[in-house]
Amino acid sequence: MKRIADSTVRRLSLYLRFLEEFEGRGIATVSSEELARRGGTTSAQVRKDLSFFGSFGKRGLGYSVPELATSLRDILGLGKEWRLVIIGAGKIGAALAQYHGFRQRGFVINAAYDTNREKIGRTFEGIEIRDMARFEADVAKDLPDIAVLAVPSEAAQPVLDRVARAGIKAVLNFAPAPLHAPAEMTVKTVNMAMELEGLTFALTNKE
Amino acid sequence: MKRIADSTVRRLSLYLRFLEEFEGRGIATVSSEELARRGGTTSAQVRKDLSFFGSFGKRGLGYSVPELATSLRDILGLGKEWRLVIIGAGKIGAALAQYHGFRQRGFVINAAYDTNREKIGRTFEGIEIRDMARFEADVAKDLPDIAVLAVPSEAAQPVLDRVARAGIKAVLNFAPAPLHAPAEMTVKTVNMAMELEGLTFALTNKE
DNA sequence: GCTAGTTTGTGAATCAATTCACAAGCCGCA
DNA sequence: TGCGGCTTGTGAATTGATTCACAAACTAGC
Repeated sequence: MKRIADSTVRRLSLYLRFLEEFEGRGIATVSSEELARRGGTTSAQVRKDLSFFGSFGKRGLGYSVPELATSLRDILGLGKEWRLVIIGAGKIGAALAQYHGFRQRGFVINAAYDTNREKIGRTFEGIEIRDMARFEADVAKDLPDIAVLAVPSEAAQPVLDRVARAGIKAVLNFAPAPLHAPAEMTVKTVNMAMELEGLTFALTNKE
Repeated sequence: MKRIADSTVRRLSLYLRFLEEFEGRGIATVSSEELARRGGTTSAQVRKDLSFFGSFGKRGLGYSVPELATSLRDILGLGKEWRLVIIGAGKIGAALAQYHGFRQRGFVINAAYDTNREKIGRTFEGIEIRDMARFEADVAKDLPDIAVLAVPSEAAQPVLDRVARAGIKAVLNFAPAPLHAPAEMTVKTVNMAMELEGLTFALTNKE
């Protein structure tokens, strides 16, 4: 398959959210213009984004909301339930474990892992904090799809290596460090400090 | 000033992190090649990024670590202490309030706001949860620089409008909704669902 | 002070993403 | 069935970001 830009995939995810809202309100069709208005982009962009995957609309009419939603869910791989594990049960790990947004979008959290004896055995709303020593054995059994890294910066790379060796192919990283991963893995990093510095840059350099 | 790409600013923020590590280890100079290796980019990219702001290196030698760090802090506006307010004291708001990474990088959290009577008056590690009704009056007094939005999706736009009217010029948004802001404002959205869907897309469509 | 060895800074070239612009197709209506 | 009004899908044009490639400038060693 032709390589699809990251920015395209992000927009598809956004369009899907709007379509789900329209579905809820019983709206039957939508134009690229309307999706663009919501998403802060242009109608040409919307059509181009979709065109990488096929042809989903009817000329003169627009897109069927339920059909396009189904197609997008399909493209984004949201047809199945994805299993997550959270590594690191600190502040961020705890917040993620208790965040309901994941469950709502079809992501199931298998377990959280930590090395701190104080934390092991406790639960976050039903999610068990397990000893990181069990990690490899658990992965072999539970086959999680995605690992969420919420460990300190300096631990991030060694943990990533361990995650890679265990055979997990996707990682969402919250440590403020760029990670080196094998090619068959996909890593996305969420870095709040970087976003904040983007804001201070804007505040400092505006006009 | 010439418009600087977002991606450039993000990389500068990254370079600064490496420089701070080098400073800690007492390393005096660094080449664009070394920064590139760390940041997962190319030396030409590093030099181009810096060239938008001036000329910081010495040919044949590289960059002075403390000098470049100072310049980058300057460019990114990190010379001063920035004041944040958190709006929404739910799971995410709570995690952000207790996250020490902010303080470590010179961001001070003034207060958190919520509308829920149960929460108002409680504190997160010294950060007071105040009644959202006080928001405008507090902003006029405390002059926060940045608002962090951790409210439900459907509340995000009305809250943003209120933040804008109160005169705050920068927003870090954690609600999974694209927001419409006036031009003088800068808004950055962190959307975990979108990142996760980027991962499921990759898992579904790889090779 | 000269030479060999580095590494920067930057135009030019390439690669990638977005926007333009319009033919093609569909609907509704008479 | 034919016409008017829309809206899609997509090559072409444009805009933007990254990479190339090399002259200029510095250090170190002798």
